[in-house]
Formats: sequence, C-alpha cells, structure tokens
Amino acid sequence: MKNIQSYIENTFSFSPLEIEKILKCFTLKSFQKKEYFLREGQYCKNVGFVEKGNFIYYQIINGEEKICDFAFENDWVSHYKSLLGNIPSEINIKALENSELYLLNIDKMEELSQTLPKVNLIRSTLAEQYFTKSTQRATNLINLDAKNRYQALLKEIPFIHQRVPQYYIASYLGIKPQSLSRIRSEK
Amino acid sequence: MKNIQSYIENTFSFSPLEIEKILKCFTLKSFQKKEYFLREGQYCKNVGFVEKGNFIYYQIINGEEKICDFAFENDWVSHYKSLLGNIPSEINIKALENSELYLLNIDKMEELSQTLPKVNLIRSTLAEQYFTKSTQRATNLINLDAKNRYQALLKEIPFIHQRVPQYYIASYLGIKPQSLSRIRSEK
DNA sequence: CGTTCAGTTGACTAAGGTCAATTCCCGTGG
DNA sequence: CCACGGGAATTGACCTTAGTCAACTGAACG
Repeated sequence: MKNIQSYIENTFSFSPLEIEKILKCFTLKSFQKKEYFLREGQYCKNVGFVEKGNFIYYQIINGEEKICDFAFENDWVSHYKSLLGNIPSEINIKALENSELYLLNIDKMEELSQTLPKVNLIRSTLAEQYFTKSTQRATNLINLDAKNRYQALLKEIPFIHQRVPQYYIASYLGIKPQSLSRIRSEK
Repeated sequence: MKNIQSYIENTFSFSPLEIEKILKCFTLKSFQKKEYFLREGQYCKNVGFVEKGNFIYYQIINGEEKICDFAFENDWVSHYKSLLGNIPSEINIKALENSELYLLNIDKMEELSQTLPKVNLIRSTLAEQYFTKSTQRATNLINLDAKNRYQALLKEIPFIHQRVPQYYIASYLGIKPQSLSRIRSEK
C-alpha cells in the first residue's frame, strides 16, 4: 500500500470513502536528485507528502547554505509561512535523492475542507508538526551543547548518516563540519 | 479605542458589523502581576490578545527558568501546540505586570468560523506569527553571536529593558546574565 | 591516474561559561 | 525618614567549548 494512504488511515479516523475523496485531491510528482520543490522568492502553493526520498530546507546566509530542516518518508514538505501568508519564500527546499511527493494544492485543500470539514485536522496536524519542530530546535540550541544536539538528532533520525552528507548535518546542528567530525571521533 | 478593536480593524478587512460580531466572542480578563495564563500540564483552551501589560513564556529545564517568548500589547498569547493538539502544555505563561487579556475560547473560535469563514484569517495569522517567531529565533541562534542576537532583540523590542528584568532577557538570548552585562558594558 | 570534494586531524584562538566578590537598587519596617 | 535586607547587576580571573586555519587522507568519478 502507498505510504500516504496508510499514513492518513493511521493518523486520522476517516472512513474509506472519505480517504478516497481526500486522496483524489493529491497528485503524484517525481523529483530528480537536486531538483527543487521550492526556491527562495517563489510562492509556496502546495503541501507535499514524502512518499519516497528526502528533502532539505536551507537558506543562504553570508554565502553559506544553512540547513534548517529535513524531510523523509511520511513527513510533510512545505513552507508554512509562504503558504499561509501568501508571501515569497525565504528558503529553498530541494531533493537530496530521487524522490516522490504527493502534492496538495492549498486552494484545493481549502475547497476540500468546505465539503469535508474533518480535513481541517490534516491542516492543524501539519501546523502543529511544523511548529513543534521549530520550537524544539530552538530549545535544543539553547539547552544542549553540540554533542547532545547531535545525539538527540541521531535518536530522532537514526539513519541520517546513510542519507545526508555530514556537512549538512553539521550545518543543521549549528556547528562546523570539523567540530562534528571531532564529536564523532571522540565517540 | 480599545487596542483589540483597532488591531482587528487595521489587520483584517472586516466590516463594522463583522467586527462587532467578532468582538462579542471575546471576554476581558485581568491578570495580577505574576499570575498565570497557562501552567505546565494544563490544557490551553484560549487565545488571548494583550490589551495591556506583558507576559513571559518559560520552561523549567534543569531547575532553571528558560524564557522562550515574550508578549506585549497587541501580541497574541497562547500555547499553539497545546491549543491545536489538545495536549497538556510543557510551558508556563505568566504576567510580568498587571495585565489585561481579551480571551477567545478555541471552541468559540471554531463556532464563529462556521458562520463567518473570514475568521479563519485570524487563525492563520496567529499560526503564522507563532511559526515566524520560533523559526526566526532558531535562525538567530544559529547565525548570530550573543551580541548580535541582543541587538536584534533591541531592534524588535526597543523598550524591553523598561519592562523585563535583564536576567530574563539573557535567558531568552540563550546566555548567562553575566555575559549580557558584559555585552552591554562593552558597547 | 589525476582532480575534486568530503571528511579527519592538529595547533591555536575566541566566545561565552563558571565561580566568586562587590555594588546597586528598591521595598519594607522601625 | 532612614537603615536594613535581599535580589539584580556588575566585574574580575580563569576555564571550556567550538571556531579558524591549514595540512592531509580517502573515496568517487571522469
């Protein structure tokens, strides 16, 4: 079965009919490695569900790519601020691997939630997930040193080293690649 | 005129009749200095609009109060995750001064948005504001040193020293009170 | 093979933390 | 009105963590 279907079945209590109705609003799109879901300056009009592959979120600051998030299978991909506020994105979201997303257009979601108010559950789950992730990241940056942030990340995404280059992981943690290398060697 | 009224008039394009309808759903509540809007473990059921006064958001971590947000006049007060997810709060929100909030119950907001769909604008503005604040905080923690974070905060809230003790400001910035004192004297 | 770029390692530096001693400020009670 | 007490803020000396700069290794790919 498709990831998106089992995700929606297991996360919300929709009837088979409702699920069918919801799934019909999504369209499948493939992304090549390094292809962009969203670029700085664009308006984000979709939320995507990662059926396969992975994506990084980053900003260019002082000429450096600063990674601010990852998305793997069963995560949602979107730039919340641009989507909700209808403003240009300050971030870039690109595929690190060949990937597949189920896309849902924001206007379509709006429309769908008229006939099926329970769809608002999806919307608030999405909001909650994004909000939780970014506050947790700030909390970790304040309360944990680099080594503990790294261990927390490994606990959250144990397979990250298999799928993301180490210098991206370091960037996400807010440290230099050299420092992450030392943390790892120190064991 | 009340802050809440001019805020809603200026932020959204509602008709006078709509505004009246919306305002009727809010109730005014006073908070004594040090009184709590929300405590760890409680379920957050309201959003509040700060008519007067100010509030801090904090978590207790390793026995220390870690400040994670402030709210002043014309800000919204709420714990988004608890409100949306209907889960107990991990944070505390308390008044630093004698304050007044206009409270809107989440179920009431739900109900109101049935008859007046434009109310969803308020909801998404709220979400956007919270999301923006927390991602900006994480971005600042990654990209700026303590001095620049302090200057960014002063730019955002120029009057903060008049209304918040310095050790709370330091906590929000993720540094020790001694360090903030040194940053200020160095100027 | 040689080029390139990720990752490692070493030596040194800088930002911020820690511990401790004052000093400042403000509310309270005599 | 003044003196006192207690918490906030400042300052100094020293320490720890992560950054910087640079050299080197190793794997991937043309």
